[in-house]
Amino acid sequence: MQARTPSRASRATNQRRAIRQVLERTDRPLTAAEILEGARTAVPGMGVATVYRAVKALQDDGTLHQVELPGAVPRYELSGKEHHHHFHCTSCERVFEVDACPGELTHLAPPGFMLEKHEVILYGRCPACAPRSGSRRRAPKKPTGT
Amino acid sequence: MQARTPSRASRATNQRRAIRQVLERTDRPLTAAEILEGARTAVPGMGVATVYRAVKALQDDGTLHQVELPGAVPRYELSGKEHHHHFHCTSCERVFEVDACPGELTHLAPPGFMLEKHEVILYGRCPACAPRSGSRRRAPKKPTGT
DNA sequence: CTGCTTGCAAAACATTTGCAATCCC
DNA sequence: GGGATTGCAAATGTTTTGCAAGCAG
Repeated sequence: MQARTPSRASRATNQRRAIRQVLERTDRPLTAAEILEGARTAVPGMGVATVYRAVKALQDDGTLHQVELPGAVPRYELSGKEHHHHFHCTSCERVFEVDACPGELTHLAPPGFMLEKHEVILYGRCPACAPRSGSRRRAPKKPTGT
Repeated sequence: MQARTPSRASRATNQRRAIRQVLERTDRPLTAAEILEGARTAVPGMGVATVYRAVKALQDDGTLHQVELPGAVPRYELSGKEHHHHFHCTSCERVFEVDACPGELTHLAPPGFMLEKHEVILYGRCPACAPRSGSRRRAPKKPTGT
C-alpha cells in the first residue's frame, strides 16, 4: 500500500559501513573510542565526531543499541539481540554480553513504585583476566574512558 | 601495637559538616550539584570543587559512598547501609534506595567468568511521578547532569 | 604556627555542534 | 546538482587540578 520510503535520512558511506563492520566483527559492546580505532583501519582519516554522529544515526536506524553502564563510558552493540545483561570485567574494563537474566523483579520495587524495566550488571574477571587457568585470549587493554 | 593514627587527613570544616548534613537529611543518593545546592544554604559561598574534594575525602573517610548508575551522573549516599540496590525514576531522574536484592547471581555469569559482585538498577516511576494515585510528595525536579 | 582546606579559574575528558568542503544518489 | 555527511575545531557539561589565601588544630 506504500512504496519504499526512499527518504531514508541515512546514506551508505564508507565510514558508516566501517563502523557497522567493526561491531559485526566483535562479540561485545564497544566504546566510541574502540569503534573509532577499529574503523580507522578501513577509513584512516575518520574523526571522532563522525563516530558519534554515525552511531546516533545507526541507533535511530535501529541498527545498533547503546549500552549504558555505571561509571563507564557508553558502549554500542548491534540490535536484534534478545533481552540480556552485561558482565563488566574489573580488570580490563571490557564489557561482555550475558544471556542470562534473574527474571521478573517486580517484587523488588518498594510499594508505590511502578517498575518499568531493570538492569543487571555483573562484575568480576573475564576469562582473559581470571587469576589462574586463564584461557589465552586477546591481551587486555583498557578503553580510554572510565 | 600501634596507637591511634592521629594523622587523620580530614579536618572538620563548615563545608564538610554542611555536606554531611545534607546527606543525612535526605533519604536518597544525591548528585554533586544537589549536594552543592543543599550545602549552600549553610555555606553560601561554597564552590563546586569543594564538594568534589570533600566528597572524595569523605569516601576515603568511609563516611559516604559513591553510587554509579548507567548514563547518569554519580550520586553519593552515607555509608553503613546494608547491601541494597537503587530505583531510578524515569520521570524526575531522582534515585531511591531499594532494600531488596534478587540474591545470589553466580549462576548468571557465563562459564569462565569469575563473578565478584553485581548491581541491579530498577527503572520506572517513583510514587511522586506515578501516573495516577500519586502520593503528594516533593515536586519532581531534574538534577543538572544526565 | 603548620599544613590541610577552600575558592577561583584553568585543565582534563567525553561528547556535541557549527561550518565549509565533500561525497552519495 | 542538492542535500546528507564528514573533518576540524570550538563549545558543552562534568569532574579534576594548580595556586594563593584562609582556617583548623
